[in-house]
Amino acid sequence: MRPNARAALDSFRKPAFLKPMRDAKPNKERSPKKPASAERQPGVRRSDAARIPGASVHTSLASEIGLRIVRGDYPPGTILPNEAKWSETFSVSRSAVREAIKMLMAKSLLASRPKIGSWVEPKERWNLLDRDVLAWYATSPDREVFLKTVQEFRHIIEPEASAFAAMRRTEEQMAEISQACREMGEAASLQERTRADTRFHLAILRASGNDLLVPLGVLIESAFDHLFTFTTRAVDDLNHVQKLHEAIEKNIRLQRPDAARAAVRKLLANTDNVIKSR
Amino acid sequence: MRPNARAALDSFRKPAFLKPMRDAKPNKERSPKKPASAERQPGVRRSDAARIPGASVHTSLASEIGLRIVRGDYPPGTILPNEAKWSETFSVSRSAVREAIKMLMAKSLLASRPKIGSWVEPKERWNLLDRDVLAWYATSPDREVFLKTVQEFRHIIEPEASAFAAMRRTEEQMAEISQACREMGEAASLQERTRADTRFHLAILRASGNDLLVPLGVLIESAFDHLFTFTTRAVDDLNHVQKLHEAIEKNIRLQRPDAARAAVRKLLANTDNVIKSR
DNA sequence: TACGCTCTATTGTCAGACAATATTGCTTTC
DNA sequence: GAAAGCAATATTGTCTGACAATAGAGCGTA
Repeated sequence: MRPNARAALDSFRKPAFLKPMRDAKPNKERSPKKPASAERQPGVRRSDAARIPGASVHTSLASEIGLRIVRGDYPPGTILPNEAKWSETFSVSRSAVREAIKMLMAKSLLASRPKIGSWVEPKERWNLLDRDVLAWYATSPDREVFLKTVQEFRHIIEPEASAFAAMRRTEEQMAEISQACREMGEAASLQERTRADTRFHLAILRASGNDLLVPLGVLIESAFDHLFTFTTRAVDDLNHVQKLHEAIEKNIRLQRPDAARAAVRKLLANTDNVIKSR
Repeated sequence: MRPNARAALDSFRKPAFLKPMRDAKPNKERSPKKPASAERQPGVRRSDAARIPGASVHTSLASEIGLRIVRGDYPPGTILPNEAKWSETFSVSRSAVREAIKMLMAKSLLASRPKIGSWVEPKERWNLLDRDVLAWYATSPDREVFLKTVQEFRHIIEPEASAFAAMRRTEEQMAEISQACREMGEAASLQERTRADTRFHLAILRASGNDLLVPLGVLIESAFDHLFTFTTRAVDDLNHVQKLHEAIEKNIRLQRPDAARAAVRKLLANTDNVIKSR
């Protein structure tokens, strides 16, 4: 990687891509020990928000462009800057740009044709249930709406998933569910608790016996990530929530689909209240 | 593209990638008018199954590798052949291979690290709700199971989506739904009818007012694609199905969520029977 | 006006080089 | 002999520069 590529990727996070760029043309003498961050000009704001320290250039680039698209910088139908332009803007090679674009094409955010360029696909084609796209989508102007949408979706999915789990879970899957439930109760920190909570719900999806429900786990993960902000929960509330989870666990264990469904509905109603009361 | 690249892509469809390859090293004189298909050795079976005539090399490659992974040729955890190997196997450049792999990484089928290589991700991480992955998945050994899974999923999603649509549809969205319903009735061919049918269900998802439901349309499309085989339907059955659709349309129009939900359930039950009776 | 030609901008594909990385096995040391 | 550090090595990551294929745009001609 050219020494200042990552830096450029950072500094251009917010101010759009139109900014003039010093050092646009190749540095012939590949400088040995990157003084990149040292020689960054002071005026450029260095955003740490979407910084991905260990990530490769094309991955970072894909995140950057993907975020811009989802955010609405380039509305559907817009022709994006061409590959050479991106390459110049971020001081990365065209190959890196292409690999980034290929990733976005795989998520149906983009499509392209020779001589035309790359354009943003209509929103309906976006694969919103993709982990990355969802993450970009979640950074939208107001999280409130996003959270509401995800929560509504959970109401559709999770009760039925639990009912199926009650009917079809194997002993192994049951053990996973039970363990996650137990670990929720025993968790020392709230973060640890949230992780166990996530595992609990994902395990139920897996136990539902429908392969297509499993990928929806990303939604739950995303929901918990953003619900984590609503961290101000009283202890007795936590106890109550734990009881609700245990009720679900019990009804799946006893193979009572209807009761399991009802128990999940109760839990979701509780979560609704937590969100609403904010 | 090297003249015989596409041909190699084809001929290697089934026989795995271990086969010896003539013409592995670059042809210096870029031959002007590809005699590719002419000089293909007779023994190699040329599969037309997953042939994508207009597609680019990296897209075809991604389909080929993706299909193999989903099909189970490389179980999760397996380290794939390295980039150079793929490149040699299919007589394409390493860049093309990389772009293909990047696309599969974007779908969470793969991950990679330097010095290790690329490996197949655990199945739970696969984005099964992705259009391509779903298509590959649908070519699995027995379609029966796939169809059953999708149909079950529709039972979870569509009744609720319709209920929401009944509550929140705009006039424009209603018009879309009604038009699709009408065109179903007036369709001349069965294919035309199926297309209208698909549009009908997708329009309902859009009208539900929940952005996350829209991407699930790929499932419906896929279901109809594969249901299309069950094409032996009597005329009076078609009439009955049309009535069921009209009931849905009516209840959404009259903004009756519960009735809309019930109407969808009825339609799905009918579809269940069609599938079962095969 | 309609058709067809050329021009040209953009993605698609190729080739070859070097960098970064982390496993593997070797070597050293205790 | 075991543990720790070190070097060798295989693989992906990145860059560069070239040419091919494609299809829109503009022009000229019938």
